[in-house]
Amino acid sequence: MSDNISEELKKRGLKSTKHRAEILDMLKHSDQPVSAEQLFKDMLDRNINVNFSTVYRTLDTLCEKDLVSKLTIESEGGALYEFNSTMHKHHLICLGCRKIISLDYCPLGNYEQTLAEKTDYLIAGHKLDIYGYCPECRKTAHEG
Amino acid sequence: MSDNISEELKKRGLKSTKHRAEILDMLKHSDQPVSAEQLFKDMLDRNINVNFSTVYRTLDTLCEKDLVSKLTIESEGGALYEFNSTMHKHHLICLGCRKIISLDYCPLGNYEQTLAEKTDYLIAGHKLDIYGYCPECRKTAHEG
DNA sequence: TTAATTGCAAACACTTTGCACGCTA
DNA sequence: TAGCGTGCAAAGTGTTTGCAATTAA
Repeated sequence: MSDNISEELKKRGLKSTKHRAEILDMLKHSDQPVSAEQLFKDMLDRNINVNFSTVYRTLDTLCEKDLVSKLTIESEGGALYEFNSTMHKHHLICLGCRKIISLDYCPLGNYEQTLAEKTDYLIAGHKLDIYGYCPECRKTAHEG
Repeated sequence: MSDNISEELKKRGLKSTKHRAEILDMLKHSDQPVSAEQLFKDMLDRNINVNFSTVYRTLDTLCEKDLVSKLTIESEGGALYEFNSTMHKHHLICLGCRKIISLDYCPLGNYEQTLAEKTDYLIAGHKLDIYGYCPECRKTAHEG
């Protein structure tokens, strides 16, 4: 655990502990956002004895340090977390199997600016989730 | 309560009760999405004695019948509900005062179609929330 | 050493459910 | 009057917190 994960943590003034490193590592290598529960279970599977509150606290801390971002997907049970690559992301969510794919392209163009001018709001950012059925699920997506 | 609200309910095979009509009415006339708690309090204020579980059950029912839609705004405590005008909506959320404005214009253009072709997903829809500070809040928005 | 991190258990906020009673159609 | 709608109380989730014990720096 003396790799760059550990460095990432220290760079932000956080102690590098097994739990933190593990959680950050898991998020970094996950191809889709993960729930606190999933992380908790995965750690148990790897024989890392951890408490649920530690998972939540760690996630909060990582979010504060902008290493991770928290997201709320419509009609998901709870929050999901993903490694925070600095570029902003959108999500493509399969309504069948709940798989989530991160999208890098943003179709908003300069809409934020237009909106800012029109509303006199100071725009901070946005969140775009696209819902649908993945190739495997669309075959059986006729009921919903 | 024998107005069109009542009709709306019956049209969907729902009995028109005081609670349902009131909740639907409140949502219809609210300029922004409302929480279950807010609805509950507002009803008490109007001397309509109602139970929390009725509010939730009613909202569920109205959602099922597509009269209302449920939304989850990033970092809000719980779910919000809004009258479901058939046209799809986006939201502009003030990070200062939490005010939410519904936007009708959609900047996605034909991005959904492009994405569908690229990913072979069957796209069902999307959700776009834009975050910022309203004119009143932007003056004091320097800390975050 | 010592301040940050963790485990544990208990509290929380929001939402859902079972059952008996009440009311609409 | 038949069956949907509601109140009530209790249970369920997902998440947070206080405090004592532990551990990284």
